[in-house]
Amino acid sequence: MAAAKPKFLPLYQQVKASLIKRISAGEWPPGTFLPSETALAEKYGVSQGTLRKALIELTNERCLVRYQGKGTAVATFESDQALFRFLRIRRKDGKKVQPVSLAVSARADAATPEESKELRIANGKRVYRMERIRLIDGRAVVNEVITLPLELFPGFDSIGPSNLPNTLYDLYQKSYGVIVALVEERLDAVAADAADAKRLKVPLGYPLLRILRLAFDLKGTVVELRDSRCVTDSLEYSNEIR
Amino acid sequence: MAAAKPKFLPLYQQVKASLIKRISAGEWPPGTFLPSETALAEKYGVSQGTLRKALIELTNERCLVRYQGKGTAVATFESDQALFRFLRIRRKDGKKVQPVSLAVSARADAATPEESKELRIANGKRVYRMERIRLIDGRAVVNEVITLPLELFPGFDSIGPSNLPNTLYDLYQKSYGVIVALVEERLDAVAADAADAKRLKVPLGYPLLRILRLAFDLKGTVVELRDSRCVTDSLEYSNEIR
DNA sequence: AAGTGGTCTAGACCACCTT
DNA sequence: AGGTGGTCTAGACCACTTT
Repeated sequence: MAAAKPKFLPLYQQVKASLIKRISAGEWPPGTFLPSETALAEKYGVSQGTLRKALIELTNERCLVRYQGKGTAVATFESDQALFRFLRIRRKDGKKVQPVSLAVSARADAATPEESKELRIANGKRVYRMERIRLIDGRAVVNEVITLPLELFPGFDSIGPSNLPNTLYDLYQKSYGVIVALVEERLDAVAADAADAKRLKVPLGYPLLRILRLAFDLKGTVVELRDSRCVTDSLEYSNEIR
Repeated sequence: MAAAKPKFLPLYQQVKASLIKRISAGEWPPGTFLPSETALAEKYGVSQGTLRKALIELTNERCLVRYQGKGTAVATFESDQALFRFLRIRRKDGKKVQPVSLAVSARADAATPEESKELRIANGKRVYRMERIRLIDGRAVVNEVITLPLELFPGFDSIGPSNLPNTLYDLYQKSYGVIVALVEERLDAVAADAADAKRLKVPLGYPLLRILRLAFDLKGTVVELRDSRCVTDSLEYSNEIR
C-alpha cells in the first residue's frame, strides 16, 4: 500500500488491533467464522502473509481458533481445552477435575474498598457479589466469593442465584460479549476462619490455599474478582512456566 | 483398517530440532552468537524464511535471544528478565524480591522412592541433595530442599555447601551445559512441621505455601526437583494465565 | 557502508475439510 | 473439485548496530 505513514507500528500490528476492536464490538460473535485470509487481506489492502501474521498472533492469544481446511473462528469457552484453560486445580495424581458449584448467596451491593481497588472502579460503585461452594467428589473443597462490576454486566442481578451456570466465563461471553482473555492469580496460604471451617468442614486454623484472581478482557479491563479458599488435601494448583 | 499415518514434519521443525540438538551439545555456548540467518539457511539448504521460523520459535521458548542489527544468541540466565523468569514469589504489594540463600546442608545420597519417581530415575540412584533457607529482608521465609540427579551433574558433590551460588540455574548452564527450559510447579497449603517451625520461626501448624517444582531441559529430561515451603505473611505467588 | 534481523510482498505447492 | 489454512520460496525494502 502506498499510504505514507509516520507510524512506527508494523502493518500486521495495525491489522491485529483493528481485528481486536471488531471482535470486541461483536462483529463476529463467538464461535462464528471470520472471512477467509484472502478475503480479509484484500479488504485491508495487505498481502495474505501480513494478514496471516495478525491472525496467528490472535490465535496464540487464544482469541481465535484456526482449522486447516475450514477457516478461522472466534474462540469460545465451550471446548474442553478452553474449559480447563484457567482452572489450575488438579487432583494430586494429576487427573483433571470438574467441580460442581453450589450457590450460597448472590446479590447486588456497593463495592467494598478492597473490591473497588482490585476492580479499579470508583469506591462504592455497585457490584454483583456471589458466594459459592465448589464440590469435588461430593466434598466441599472450595469456598469462593466472586465480584463483578455491575456496569459491565447490566441486569446480571436479575439472574437468580440458583440459575447461575457452572462455567461463568461462557455466560459472560455469550450474554454480555465480555471475553476473558487473561487472568492474574495471586496465591498464598491462610488459616481457615469460622466461615471456611463451617462450609468446608475443616478445623479452625486448617491450612488453606487462597487464590485471588483478577480476570481481564481483550482490552485489559478488569471484569471479575474472585477469591477462592481451597482445601488441598487431595488437590493441588498446577502451573507450567516456559 | 490400521491406517499408518504418514509422518509429515515441516522443514522448519526439522531445522528447529537440529538446532536444539546442536545447542544442547554445546556447539554455541550460552551468550554466544549463532551464524547469521542467511549463512545458516544456506548450510541447511532452506530459505531464509524457513530458517527464521525455526529461530523465532526457539526465541519464543526463551532458548535464543534475537537482537536486530546484531544477531541471534543463545539465551543465558544472567539478565534480570531471566533471573525472575521462574521466580513467582513477590511481595504482596507487587514488588519483586531477590531472596538471599543460606545453605543448611548439601551432600550426595541415594534417591528416596519419592525422589526417584519425580526425577524419573532408577530407585536408589545417587542424587545430590541440598537443604537451604531463603531470606527476604533478613527474615527466613522459605525452607527448601533441592535434589539433583548426580548423573547429569558429575562432580557436583565436590562443591562445598557454602560455595553454592544464589542462582543455581546459571551454574547448571555454565558448568554442566544443562539448560532449564521449562519448570512445572505444583502448589498446596500445608501445616508447618517441627523443622519448618524451627527454621522459619513460626508456630507448629502454621499455614505454609508448598511449591513442588520439577525443572526440565530442552529435551524434556527432568534435571532438578525442588520442594519449597514458604511463609506467605508478606509474600505471594503470582501467576498470569493467557 | 556493510551486515544483521524485521517487515512485506507475490506466488507456488501441500494438507485438510466440505461438497 | 473447490475452498481453506499451512508451508516454502525468492526477493525487496526498512530499522538497527557496528565499522
